[in-house]
Amino acid sequence: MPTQEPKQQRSRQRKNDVLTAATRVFARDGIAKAKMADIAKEAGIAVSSIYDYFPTKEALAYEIPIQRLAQLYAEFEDRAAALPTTRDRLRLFLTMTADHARANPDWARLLYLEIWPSVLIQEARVRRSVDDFGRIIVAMLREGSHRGEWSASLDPHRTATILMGSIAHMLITWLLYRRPADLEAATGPMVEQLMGMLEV
Amino acid sequence: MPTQEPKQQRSRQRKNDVLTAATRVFARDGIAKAKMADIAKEAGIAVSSIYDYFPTKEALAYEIPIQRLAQLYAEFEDRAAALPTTRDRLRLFLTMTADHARANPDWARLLYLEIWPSVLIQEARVRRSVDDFGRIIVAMLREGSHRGEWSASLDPHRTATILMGSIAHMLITWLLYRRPADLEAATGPMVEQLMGMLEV
DNA sequence: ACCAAATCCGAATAATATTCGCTTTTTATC
DNA sequence: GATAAAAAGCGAATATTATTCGGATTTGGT
Repeated sequence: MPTQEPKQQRSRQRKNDVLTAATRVFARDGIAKAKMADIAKEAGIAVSSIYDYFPTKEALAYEIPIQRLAQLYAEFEDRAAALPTTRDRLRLFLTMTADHARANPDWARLLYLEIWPSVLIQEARVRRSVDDFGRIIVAMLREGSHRGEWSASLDPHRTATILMGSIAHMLITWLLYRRPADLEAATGPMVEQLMGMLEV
Repeated sequence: MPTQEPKQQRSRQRKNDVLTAATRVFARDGIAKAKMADIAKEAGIAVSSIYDYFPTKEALAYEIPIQRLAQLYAEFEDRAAALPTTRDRLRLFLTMTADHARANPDWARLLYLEIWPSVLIQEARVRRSVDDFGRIIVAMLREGSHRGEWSASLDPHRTATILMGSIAHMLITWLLYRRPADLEAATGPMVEQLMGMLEV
């Protein structure tokens, strides 16, 4: 039985243990192939105990990106507040997205290779997390047009598709093939080339 | 037991029936959730007969994009031969990719939402099919630089990432949300905006 | 028409997610 | 600090499905 609010201290800890173990196992084997038994072993608890926290294997998998994406968005809001132009904020968002994936490759594998593409998922919360990504970019594109930082004739949805798709594809390629070998070094030029598209 | 070459006439037909049924079921339920029983029923044969043609459920799933991608590439080569500039050929490739997905949404769901992102897959043939997509674009970008159709300083891999990622993301959004509502109408402007990036 | 190979199928088998019922631990209350 | 209710934990069923097996049926070549 999944609980809404953890009642015991122990619970919060265990739930986290399970999420950590699950991230590793899912990233290694993929959601479909991953075995609950492996996750339980890695978390050091009984298989059936996992079901005290998550109703199904999928729900467990989907919980993972939700938390970190929220954390990424929050951190972005924090750092963006100090930046003067929309252009700077947009640049920051794209860069942070790439850095976040590089720093958490297991999590990124799960998100970009398994969950993001198939948001078929009914799970409204995952869907929301992912959609927020687009909303944040579209909002910045509109703001920049409005402030005259780039042409007002730029279609924000189309442009957002290009920005998100390009970054996501770069990350997918890196996750699958580790190319470019130095993702950190490659992110800057990629972002610059994309920002170049916004010139008036 | 999967056969290399179909020995009986009936076999080819049945194999096709299975692939057609599987495409529908996989697109509807996703590979992981799809049941072999559903595919068998839809194809009008016994479950165990599927295994006479495909060794596993995954192998069956992966066979689907391989065939049509090959067909797409072949058709592109045909039509590209008549075009004078690399720019035209590149434009054609991107447009054909989008049109092909629009015309075969079940197939596209399978490819873009399930298979493409997780080419983790050992299946060398699927991987090759998908990688070819990138190779074709990179080759054209190089050719265009060489012919002076756009700046030689453009990094072909980075630019290919942008082109592929943008188109793929547009298709994913369409497959998931049917937005843009009129994909055919949206493809032209998207391709033009991307081609605009290639200006010297 | 007949034989060997290919195809086909129903009935096991096996792997795993999920559920169940009971035990142990925690927390709140006195 | 003793105790009872609630929460958390677990091993052993259960259920669902992919996959395998053995033998019956059909096909294609002669």
